[in-house]
Amino acid sequence: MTNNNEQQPHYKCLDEETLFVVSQTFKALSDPTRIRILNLLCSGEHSVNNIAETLDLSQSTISHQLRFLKNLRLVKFRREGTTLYYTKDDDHIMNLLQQAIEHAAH
Amino acid sequence: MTNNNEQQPHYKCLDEETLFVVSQTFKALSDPTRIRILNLLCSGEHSVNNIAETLDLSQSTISHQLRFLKNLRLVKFRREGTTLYYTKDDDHIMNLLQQAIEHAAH
DNA sequence: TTATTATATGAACAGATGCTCATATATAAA
DNA sequence: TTTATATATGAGCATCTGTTCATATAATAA
Repeated sequence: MTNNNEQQPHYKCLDEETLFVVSQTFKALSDPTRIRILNLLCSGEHSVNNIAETLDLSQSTISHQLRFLKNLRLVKFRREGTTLYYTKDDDHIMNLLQQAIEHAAH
Repeated sequence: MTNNNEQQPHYKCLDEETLFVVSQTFKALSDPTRIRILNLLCSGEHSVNNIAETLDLSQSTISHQLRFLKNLRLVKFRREGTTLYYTKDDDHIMNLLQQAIEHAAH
């Protein structure tokens, strides 16, 4: 499983845009509230109020953070009446998050 | 390679410590300067001044950020006279970074 | 010792961040 | 229309963050 071969690829300078996208992506994953939201959305779709109740946080806080995550296209939603059901929208980034969670849990 | 099967595992609440470690880890990867430093260190060991010159940043800025990264055990160093050579110290997190970089570069 | 080179560190400051509060908007029901 | 429910949004504020500047420390050479 583990590869201990030393690989030292040549240094490749990161262009401005890549740097921006990568830093923004990790910034999204660097806040406990957003991590909890994304982790919850890994179990399926949830309404805003459902997320707020499950995580014991205010509706406003959740709504603000969902906007943040939606702008980065990490989540999306569908409407049903007045209720918005949010789901994850980037399996690759969600996979990074789960990797980090498993890594942190030793 | 890609698995499109819908997997909706049961929601597992994250404990305080895991949440802290994960958020701190991603915070380390959320700053352009730290990303550039870590990406450079993927190509092997570099002295503080070498990093500063390569990335066109001040010695103080690099030193501050290296301390940050060292506290999180993402980098380590060896001494040779007055020169400190820094290298990466967490292949798993470095792998996450490279995944994100490749993902961002489409 | 003194001088030089390499790195670390603390203070200060501007800018970013995340929460709360109050309020606005949107959909649906009565 | 009015009312109720669900969500979004802007302002304000306390805290955090990343850089710069000046200076301190450490190892080495003269």
